[in-house]
Amino acid sequence: MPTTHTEKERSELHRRVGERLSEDDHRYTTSRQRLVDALADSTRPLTLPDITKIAPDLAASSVYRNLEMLERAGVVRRINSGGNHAHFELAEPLISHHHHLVCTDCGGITDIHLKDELEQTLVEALNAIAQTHGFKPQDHNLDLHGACALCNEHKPA
Amino acid sequence: MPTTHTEKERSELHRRVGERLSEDDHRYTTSRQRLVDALADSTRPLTLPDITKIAPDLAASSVYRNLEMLERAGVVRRINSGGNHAHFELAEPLISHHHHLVCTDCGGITDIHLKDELEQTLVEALNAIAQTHGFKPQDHNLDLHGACALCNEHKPA
DNA sequence: AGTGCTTCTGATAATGATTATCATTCTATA
DNA sequence: TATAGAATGATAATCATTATCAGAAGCACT
Repeated sequence: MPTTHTEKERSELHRRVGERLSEDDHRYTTSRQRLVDALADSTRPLTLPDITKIAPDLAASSVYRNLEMLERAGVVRRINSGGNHAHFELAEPLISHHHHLVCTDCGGITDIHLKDELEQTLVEALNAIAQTHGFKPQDHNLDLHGACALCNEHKPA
Repeated sequence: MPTTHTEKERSELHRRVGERLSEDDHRYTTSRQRLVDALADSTRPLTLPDITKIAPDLAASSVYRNLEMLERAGVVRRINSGGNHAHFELAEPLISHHHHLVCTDCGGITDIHLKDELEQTLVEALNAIAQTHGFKPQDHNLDLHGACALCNEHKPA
């Protein structure tokens, strides 16, 4: 469980999510907790098939419905970086800010972190640009596209 | 025609694309030239409906097929950042490197540019990170998500 | 300007991830 | 423990994108 390590952190996570949901009159059911656990247990964003593999008894339709609800509640972030399936991860206030290595071959995603100083410079620059466009910034998204180590091996050409 | 301004630049663009396609035994047909023109005429990435509006006589199936072929040829870049439709723009060697403002409300995309110095710092940092993962970097992708000026007006809440 | 060969095109059907529907089951609270 | 609001799972519907296929160009060579 890389993103949230200790048991204390995990239950704190659930407490926060539960609180958030109850504000919208949503219940933090076992299915939803398991969904959040699956996302928290992973170092990388998961697809629907990933989730089904982890929790085969959860109905796909329910998983999609719950992911959508959790996204609206600001608990989950959806990532559409190509591939057949969308990827899902816990949203920013719940996990640390990071970026992604996206494999253009297999569609896999790996989390990466920028140095704080660079990150901050970047955010300031983006906000300045946004302002000149009358654009109200929410968050940003930085992907490095390329070939992951595994795909490099398979296709040494 | 913002991205490629003068007639000279435009014909140079077509020359380059045509050359690229002939390397793969593909013809640079009128339909394909019109596709490239549509993309070059726009300041922002276009969706299939956008293209259909510009050139209503091009069959959707052909447009998709040609966009896919042009993408494989390195002429077009596909962007999957949300919204129902994928967005398409000319690929990097043909237009200047830039990033995007993505409206989470209407799905619209606007091109933005980072200062050269910051851009370079960013690229170096990303390459360094990639190396530690055995990841072979190709290009990167930076989006600022938020609400565009138009959507801010419509929803002043 | 005709033949053969390959590539393009457009219409249409197929695919497949995601969403909507709906009847049923659960849960919190009275 | 009755009830009203939510949640679930099975299923069907949606809809952007892809695949298919028959006919139309385009090119090379004669």
